[in-house]
Amino acid sequence: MPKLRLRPENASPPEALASSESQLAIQAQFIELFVSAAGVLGVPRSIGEIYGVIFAAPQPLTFQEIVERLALSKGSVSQGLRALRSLGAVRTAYVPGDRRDYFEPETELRNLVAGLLRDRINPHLEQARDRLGKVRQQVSAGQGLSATEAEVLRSRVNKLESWRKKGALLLPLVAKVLG
Amino acid sequence: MPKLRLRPENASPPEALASSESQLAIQAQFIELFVSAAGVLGVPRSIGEIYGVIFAAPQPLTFQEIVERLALSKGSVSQGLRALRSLGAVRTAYVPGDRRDYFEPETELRNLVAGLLRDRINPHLEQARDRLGKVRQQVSAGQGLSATEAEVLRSRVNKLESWRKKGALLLPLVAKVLG
DNA sequence: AAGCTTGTTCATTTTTTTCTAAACAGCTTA
DNA sequence: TAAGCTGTTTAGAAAAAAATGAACAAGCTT
Repeated sequence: MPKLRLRPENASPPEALASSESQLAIQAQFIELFVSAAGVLGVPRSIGEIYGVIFAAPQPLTFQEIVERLALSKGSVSQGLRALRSLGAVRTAYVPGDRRDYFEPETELRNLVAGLLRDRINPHLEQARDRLGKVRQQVSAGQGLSATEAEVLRSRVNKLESWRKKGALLLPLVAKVLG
Repeated sequence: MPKLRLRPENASPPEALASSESQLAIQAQFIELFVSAAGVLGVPRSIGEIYGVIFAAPQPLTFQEIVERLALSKGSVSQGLRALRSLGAVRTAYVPGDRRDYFEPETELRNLVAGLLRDRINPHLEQARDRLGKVRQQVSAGQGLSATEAEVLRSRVNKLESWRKKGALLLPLVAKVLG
């Protein structure tokens, strides 16, 4: 016997502003764009979908609306939103008298890129700096290499160091151009 | 009965310059660095290993040497080297009188980045431009949206367009700074 | 307190990506 | 031509990543 439901399927839920066909088509286009971007950035497809559907919405969306429009599980949407908030790519909007979270997109490229740099690039750059120091040590201490081999290895370490410096130089420049 | 071998395992192969312990340790450090970079870039770990072992070698390496030092299958090494060559991250070096391929690293950051932009970023940027045009069309033609909704959507499309422009502006700048 | 609603967590399943191993193709030399 | 290298291709195995769904927590409302 099916469980009693206080709000059966055929009743209108509060927010169900029936999206027009053209709005759905537009939404789908936006989503495609961000799914493709997610591919480039190496983040899960669902995260691209979630950002896309929020970006494509004229008003902030609730959690439930995102789940329904994308046909994703609550779990995926919850995780995806957490990642997007940590990147600063979506914010929650407060709606008085409503307990639910509403989500709206960060649309400033500068801020989006800053989030990516902070969360994904910088940690690796720092780790690289430490490792590089270790390699340099080992190369200088290295026994059992001919003089010319040692010379090549030293120059390789120097190359890496110069990459790192250029990278460190580049990041602020990127931020500036996008600002 | 084992197949007859003209060059049994216990005979020295031509190139087997026994690597010293310290050289192995240095190699391992370099490889770690590039494996970590592979993670950031979203390429397979094995590709990071292969570039790393080539970068760490004072002389160009043969296919077989790469397979042995990394304990990867021939198939993985073959695929990895193909990807790296297509990016312009490794080159083949010619050794007179030797039929085998020798591989050496591209060490100019500028060229490495150029390869990444060419193979991974540019195609997506072009695709994005086309899709963006499509979205813009749909938004202008869009029926069934309130005036304010249509306005928000138009401004979102404009945002995307401005991102694309900034991106297109940025790429040459990156190339210049790294050069 | 009991029962809703809203959203999170996490063990499991599903899907995708990566790796391997074996067959094979093209050369080269015997 | 046969036999040996060198490397490529690809079907399938293995591993990794992502998505699901069910249990759970926290806060309302009655």
